[in-house]
Amino acid sequence: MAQSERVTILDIAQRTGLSKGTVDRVLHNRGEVSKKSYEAVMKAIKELGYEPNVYASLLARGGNHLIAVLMPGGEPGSFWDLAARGMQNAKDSVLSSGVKVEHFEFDPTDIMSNRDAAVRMLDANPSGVIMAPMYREGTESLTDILRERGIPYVFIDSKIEDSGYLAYFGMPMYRSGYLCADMLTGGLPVAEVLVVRVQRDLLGQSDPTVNRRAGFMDYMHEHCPDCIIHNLLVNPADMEAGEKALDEFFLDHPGVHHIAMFNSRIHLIVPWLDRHPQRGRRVVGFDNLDANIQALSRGIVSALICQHPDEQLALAIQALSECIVLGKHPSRRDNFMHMDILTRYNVEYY
Amino acid sequence: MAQSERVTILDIAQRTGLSKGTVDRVLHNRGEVSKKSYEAVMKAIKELGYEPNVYASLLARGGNHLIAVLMPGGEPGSFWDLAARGMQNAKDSVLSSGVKVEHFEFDPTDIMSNRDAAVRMLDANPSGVIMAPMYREGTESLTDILRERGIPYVFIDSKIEDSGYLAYFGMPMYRSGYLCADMLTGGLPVAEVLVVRVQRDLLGQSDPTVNRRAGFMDYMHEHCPDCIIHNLLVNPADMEAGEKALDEFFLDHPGVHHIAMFNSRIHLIVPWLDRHPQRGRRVVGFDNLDANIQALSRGIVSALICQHPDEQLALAIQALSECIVLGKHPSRRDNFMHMDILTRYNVEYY
DNA sequence: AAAAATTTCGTGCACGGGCACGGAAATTTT
DNA sequence: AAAATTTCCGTGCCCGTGCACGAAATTTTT
Repeated sequence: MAQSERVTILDIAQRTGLSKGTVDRVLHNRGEVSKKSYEAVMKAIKELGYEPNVYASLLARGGNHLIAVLMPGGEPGSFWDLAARGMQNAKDSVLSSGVKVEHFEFDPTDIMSNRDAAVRMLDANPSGVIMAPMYREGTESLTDILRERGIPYVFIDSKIEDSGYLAYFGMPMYRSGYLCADMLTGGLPVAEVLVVRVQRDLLGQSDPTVNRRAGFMDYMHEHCPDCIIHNLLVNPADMEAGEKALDEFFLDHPGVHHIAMFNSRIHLIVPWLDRHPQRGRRVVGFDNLDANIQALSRGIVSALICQHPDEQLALAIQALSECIVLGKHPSRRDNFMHMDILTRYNVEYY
Repeated sequence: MAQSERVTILDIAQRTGLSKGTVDRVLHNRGEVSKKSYEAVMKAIKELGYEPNVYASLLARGGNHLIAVLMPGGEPGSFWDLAARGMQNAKDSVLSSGVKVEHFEFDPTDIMSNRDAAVRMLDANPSGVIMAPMYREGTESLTDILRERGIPYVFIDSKIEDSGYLAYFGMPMYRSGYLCADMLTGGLPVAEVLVVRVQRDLLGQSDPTVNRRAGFMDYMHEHCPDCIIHNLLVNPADMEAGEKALDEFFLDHPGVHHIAMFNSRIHLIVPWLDRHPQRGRRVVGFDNLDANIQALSRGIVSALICQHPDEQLALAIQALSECIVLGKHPSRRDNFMHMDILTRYNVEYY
C-alpha cells in the first residue's frame, strides 16, 4: 500500500535525528532553530516529499479564525442584502474549516460610519478581511494597516488599484453596459431609448455605474448611431416627483418604448410601468433584487443582467479561507464574475 | 467565550452518564447499545446540538473514500468533456476532505461498454457513485446493487424515477425549450423558423431532447401560433449530405432566417452558416461547447442556452461527499440547474 | 574557568473521534 | 442459586500536528 504511506512530521524528525518539535518550528519558521538543523530539515522535507496533514493541523489549532466582512448593510431585498445572504450561505461551508465569518455593517452614505465599522473590525482581530471599498482614502489607510499586520484582504464589487490585495471579485462594469444595450435593442435599429438615472449627491463617493454607462453609450454609437438617447433623473426618495417626470417625458416623446436603468433600482419605476403598460415594451435593468425578479416574472421588465452579489461573497470567503487555513493563494487575482441574463422564462430556476 | 464552546462527544457522554465509546456506537449506529441509552444519547445530541468535528473524524479514520463517476467520455470540447472538466475542478475541493474522485468512462453508443465500466467501477469499491443514466435496464440493475450495498448514488443530466437516489442534478428540459423559442423569436411574431435535428439510430437509448422540443412547440403555439415550423434531419457523421440538405431547403424557403437546434451540436452547421451569412439572422443553440462558444463570439450564433455540465458535476460531487463524510443529506433531492443565456457580449466572462 | 545569559532543542499533553479489547451487567441455562 | 451466555458498556491507545514548558547546549560575561 504505497498510497497509505503518509510522510509525517515524525518521519522527517527521525531522518534528521531531531525531534518533532524542531521540525515543527522550521515548518512554521518560527525561529529558535540553528541554521544547520534548519537546512537538514528542509532537505528531508524535500526528499521525503512531506505534506502536512490538514486535518491534524486544524484539529490541533482548534481552528479559530475570523473572516471580517466590511460592507454596507441594506434593507431587505436590496443589493447589499443579497450579498449578505450569500455571506450567510458561505458561512456554513467554511465553518467546518474552523473559520468564522462576521459582518461589520456600515451606512454607505456616511463616511464616519465606514470608519467606525473599520475600527470595530480591527478590534475583532480578524485573520482575513473582505471589503467593499466605498471611500478611497478610508480604504487606503485601512489596507495600509492590514498589510502591516500581515492580514490578507480581498476586494468585492469594486477595487482600489495598487495595494497588495489578495484577490478581487467583481463585475466587468463597462461590458455590462454594452450587454445592456444589446439586450435593450435586440441588435436591431431603434429610434429612441430612455435611460432613467438616479440622483447622486454623495460627496467623495465614486459612482460605480459610470463605466457601465460608458459601455452602453459605446454600443449605441457602434450599433445604433442614429438612436436618440434620452436621460431622466429621478430621486429614489421622492418617486412621486419621479413619476410626474415620467408622465411629462412621455407626453413629449410618445414614440419611446425602450427603457433602461444602470443600477439595481429598476423596480422603482415598476409601479409606473404597471399603470402605463404600453410605454415600456422593452425594459432592461440590473441585479436580481427580489422586487426586480418579481417584475421580471410578471413581464413588466424584459430582462435583468445579474452579477450574483451572493456568489461574489461566497467566492471571496472561499478564497480567503483557503488562504488562511491552507496557505493557498487564489489562482487568479482579479476575478470577473459572469453576467447572467435573466428573462421571465429562465428566472424560475435561478 | 460562548462561541468557542464546541460540543464534543464527551459532553454528551457526561450529560448521559455514559462513556464516549457508547456515544460513538450510537452515532454510527453500530449496535451493541441498549434501547434506553440509545435514546438518552439521541436526546442529548439534540439538546446540545452536537455536530461531529470533521477533522478529528478524518484524522482518526484516515479518510480514504472514493467517489466513482460513471459517465460517458467524449472528444475534447464536447459536452461530456465539459462535464469531466467540472469533475476535475471539484476533485481538489473534496480531496481535502479525504475523498478521491475517479472517472469511469464509457462509450455512450455502446451498451456493452457501459456495462463494462459499471463492473470496473464496482470493483473499485466506491463509497458513493455519480452516474449519467443512458440505458434504462443497465442503470436499474446497477442501482439495485448499490442500494443493496448501501452505497449512495446521485444522478446527473437525466434520472430514472423511483429508485432510492440521493440526489439529481440536471436541467429543466421542457423549460429550456420554451426559453429557446423566446430567445429565437425575441417575443415577436415570426413567420417561419427552421429546427435542425440530429438523426438517432441508437436502440434502447432515450432522447433527452424530446421534452425540450415539447417546450419549444408549446411556446410557439402560445406566442406565435401562425408560425410555420420546418424540420430538417441531419446526420452528424455525414455533414456533407447535411449541408446539401440545407442548400436545398433554403432554395425552397428563402424567407426563413431563424434557426434553432435542440442539442449541443449547433456547431455542426456553423461552417455552412459561415458561407451563407444572410440565412441565419437569428440562430439559437444549446450548451457551451468550445466550438459553440467560438461561433457565438464570432456572431454566427446569436445565443446559447447553457446548463453548466461542469457545475452539475461539481454540485453532485459536493453533495455526495457531504453525505459520505458528514452523513448529511442534501436539502433538495431534485436540483434543477439554472439556465444561462449566453450572447457574444457576456460570453467572455463566462 | 566559573557563572550568567542566550540559543537551541526535546518532551509531553491537547485537539476530538474511531475502534479494539476486555470487563461488568443482564439474561438465560443447568 | 450457581454457571454459562449474551448483551452492553468503559478504558485506553491511535491518528498527525500545535505549542508550552523546561532542559540541554552554546555563547557571552565576569
